[in-house]
Amino acid sequence: MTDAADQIRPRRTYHHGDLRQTLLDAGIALARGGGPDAVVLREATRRAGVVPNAAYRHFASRHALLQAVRSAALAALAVAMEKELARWRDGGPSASMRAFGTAYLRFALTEPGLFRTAFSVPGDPEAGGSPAKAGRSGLNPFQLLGVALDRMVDGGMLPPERRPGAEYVAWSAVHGLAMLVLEGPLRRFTRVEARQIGQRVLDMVEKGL
Amino acid sequence: MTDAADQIRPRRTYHHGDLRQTLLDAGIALARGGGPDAVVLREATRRAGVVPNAAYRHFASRHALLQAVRSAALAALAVAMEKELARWRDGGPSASMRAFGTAYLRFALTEPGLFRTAFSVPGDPEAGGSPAKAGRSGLNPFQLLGVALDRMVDGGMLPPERRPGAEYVAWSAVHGLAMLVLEGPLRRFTRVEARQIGQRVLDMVEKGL
DNA sequence: TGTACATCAGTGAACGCGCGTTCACTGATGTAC
DNA sequence: TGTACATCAGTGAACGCGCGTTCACTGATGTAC
Repeated sequence: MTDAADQIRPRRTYHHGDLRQTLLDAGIALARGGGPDAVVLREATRRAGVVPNAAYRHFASRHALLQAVRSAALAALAVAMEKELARWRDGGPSASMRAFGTAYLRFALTEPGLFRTAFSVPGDPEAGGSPAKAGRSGLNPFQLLGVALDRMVDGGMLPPERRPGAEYVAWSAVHGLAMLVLEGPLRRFTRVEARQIGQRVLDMVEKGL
Repeated sequence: MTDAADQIRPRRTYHHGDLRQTLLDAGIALARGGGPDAVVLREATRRAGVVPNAAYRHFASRHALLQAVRSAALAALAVAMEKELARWRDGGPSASMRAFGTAYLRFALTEPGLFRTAFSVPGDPEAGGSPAKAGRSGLNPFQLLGVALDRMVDGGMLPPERRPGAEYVAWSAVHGLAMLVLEGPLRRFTRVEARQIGQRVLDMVEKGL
């Protein structure tokens, strides 16, 4: 995320150079630490070594900053999923779906703040919108799941007539586990336990879809 | 929710009578409207017609009030589930599980604020804890799901060796859909669409568990 | 039945805090001639 | 190559807001004798 030193030591120049990106990075760091509520405009400017209102040259409001952070979080999730998908490329017909689930759960567990920010209230990750939401392939997480399910159909693991809307069903299972582990009744589970349940959830999706 | 008028017109008496309950009711109303963040101590006292610090006679802190509201929300969910379970009592072996899912999703859709509050960060709905978390049967939502799954085993729909931990798997699917519809990418779905996907999710759980 | 007094459940006033946002400004930069 | 000037990207100071919480208080209630 560019030059971290920018965020600490005082600048020599009057102009910052790339304040927008620096604020965004600071916002991402805040979200990483404490979820969407932690994305506080004044704190971001503080970390950027700049006066609070300077942010308004680059973001119309705190909300605009939060939305930008949200896009970045979504993109990070997409990237994580692409990586996992690439790794499982030569697996069986359900490999892609499992890769999706695995990457999704891992992201939720390792980046809880970003995960919660990505799915916090406003905005619409499914809608194309800004390209920043996508990974390298240009696909957002929802579209990547679609690709995975298409492969299951091709492999004969999913009857074509049940393909439409299957994203929502599969996503529900994986997302639910992530939420329950992050801030629900399964919060006290260890990583290992969470991953075991994750595998069972993916079994269920594979069989029950 | 006792006497709503208490919360509006000025009292005649110096002592309130049942301020604790009134504050709790106000907190529940706030949570209903805006989720956990909306449970604001000062606003609760305002609605109770009482000075802000009066709350400290009954709750140690804002957090304590929020926890009490959370317990109430969880209890409301448990009650909703018990009702639905009773209605499906004479159904097939998977009826209880479907009743659980149906009640859960309906509660999430009709009481989004309470639902989000029930599952907001701190505390542990699974642990027995305060009896207020349970419905009339004395069981909390997690235990009610356990009962439903036991019936599936009895009915031969779920192999006994897969029974342990099945709560987590089934819960994940239902909870995930609720979250995606409430504040995730499925937010724009209509109630009808959400319910249809809900049925598909329950199909998946039934077949895939 | 009446009085003294401890306890309880409110009031009144104030605190410090951090937030988002607005205003008028000034230093730095880039462009036209 | 040098100068005038518009534009851009920051500064400085302040705003009002609502929050949770603390303090010393007082009115109302219940209990002992």
